[in-house]
Amino acid sequence: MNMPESTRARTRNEKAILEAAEQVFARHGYRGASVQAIAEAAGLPKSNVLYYVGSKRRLYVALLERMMERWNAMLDDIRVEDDPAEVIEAFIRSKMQLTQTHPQGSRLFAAEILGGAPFLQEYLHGELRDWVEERARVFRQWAERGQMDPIDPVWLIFLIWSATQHYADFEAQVVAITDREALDDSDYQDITDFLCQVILKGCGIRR
Amino acid sequence: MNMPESTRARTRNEKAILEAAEQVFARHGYRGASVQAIAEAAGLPKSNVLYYVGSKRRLYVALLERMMERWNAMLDDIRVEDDPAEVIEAFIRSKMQLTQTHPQGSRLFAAEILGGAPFLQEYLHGELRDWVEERARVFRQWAERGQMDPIDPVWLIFLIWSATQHYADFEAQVVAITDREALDDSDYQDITDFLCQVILKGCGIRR
DNA sequence: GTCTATATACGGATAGAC
DNA sequence: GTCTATCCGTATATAGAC
Repeated sequence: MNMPESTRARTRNEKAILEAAEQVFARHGYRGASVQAIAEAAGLPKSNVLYYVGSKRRLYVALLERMMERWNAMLDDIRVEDDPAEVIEAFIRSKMQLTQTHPQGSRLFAAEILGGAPFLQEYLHGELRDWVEERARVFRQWAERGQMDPIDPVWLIFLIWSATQHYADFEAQVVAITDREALDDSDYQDITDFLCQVILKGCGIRR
Repeated sequence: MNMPESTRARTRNEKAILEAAEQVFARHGYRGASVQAIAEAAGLPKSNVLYYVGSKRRLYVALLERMMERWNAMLDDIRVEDDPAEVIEAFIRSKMQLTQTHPQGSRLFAAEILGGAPFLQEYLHGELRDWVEERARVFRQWAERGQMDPIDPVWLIFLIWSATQHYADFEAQVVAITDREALDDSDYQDITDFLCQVILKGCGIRR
């Protein structure tokens, strides 16, 4: 609250730049995005943007990292003793919430993967792969105990990711086909309920 | 078989350009793709590419149209009298086959939608929307007859699209996490079987 | 901190030699 | 038909005035 004007200006500008950049990178990918377009979206001259962030590349990496942090904040540990229905429903709901609250970030991530994930190879092969393996192990144990059907846990995780991610990445298609201007809270509620119902039932998980 | 060398050269070059362009546009989006990069991937000088295709824009539109044709070739009509299990399983399988046989085209389409679908607004609001509505009507009738659960048919169609599309668009993530070099035929078989099983069961469709 | 001006490279597209 | 050379706009990035 008690800070010099210059500091507040810096904070405000940096925030505007990050938001603008996320939008432009999401829309056009790393190469297709121009610093000029980001600057215009942020309401600043191009040189100021570069002054604040150093380079286009650094800005892009910072945005990816911010998105990975949001992602990680969502990922709780699970144990074999947990209830499958509760865990998987919570998984679907939190993933869907990430899609709803950060659609630009979701699209930024999608564009990065679509381009072959040049900046995320390490993350995908490391942290994320470990996280998937860990979950998969628990899912298999649940299947052995007869708490769910014996399906491949990795395909299930991809199913949940893709089905939720879709409403950010393909938003333009979704709104065109459903003839809406945008999806609202109640749409997201409906979709989330639909996905929980179909996926739990489809995997033979009783709730 | 009996054509002048120049004609054969033209055919060969045009094919090389289309393939190269699909790859580059898929990876970097419309703005991020450069004619230079396409030319290099096709093994031709930049000017020759522009000589053949006229402009970057025309090339991009031609590729989108080719992809829409592939898509349309896949879409049969359905009737209320048809068997839900057969129809939806065939739907999942043909969509998955499109993903497998034309991953670059799928990614090109994804990049276009991710960027707000500037070139596909008409198609999405027209043809495609009508196609979805038509299917949705039949699905609702099946639900009324008790042949499937009373779910929202549009969310079901999006579920099938997203779950299949994922293996083209997020291929880089899939191969990183599953520690493969690429998905092979038997992987695609497994995934398709998995999706048919979970989605049919999840929607209460008996087979 | 903020802007203008500029350096240097690369973008799409075309003219013209062969 | 095919390539080289070139036009002109825009790209990222920086230098320097204020």
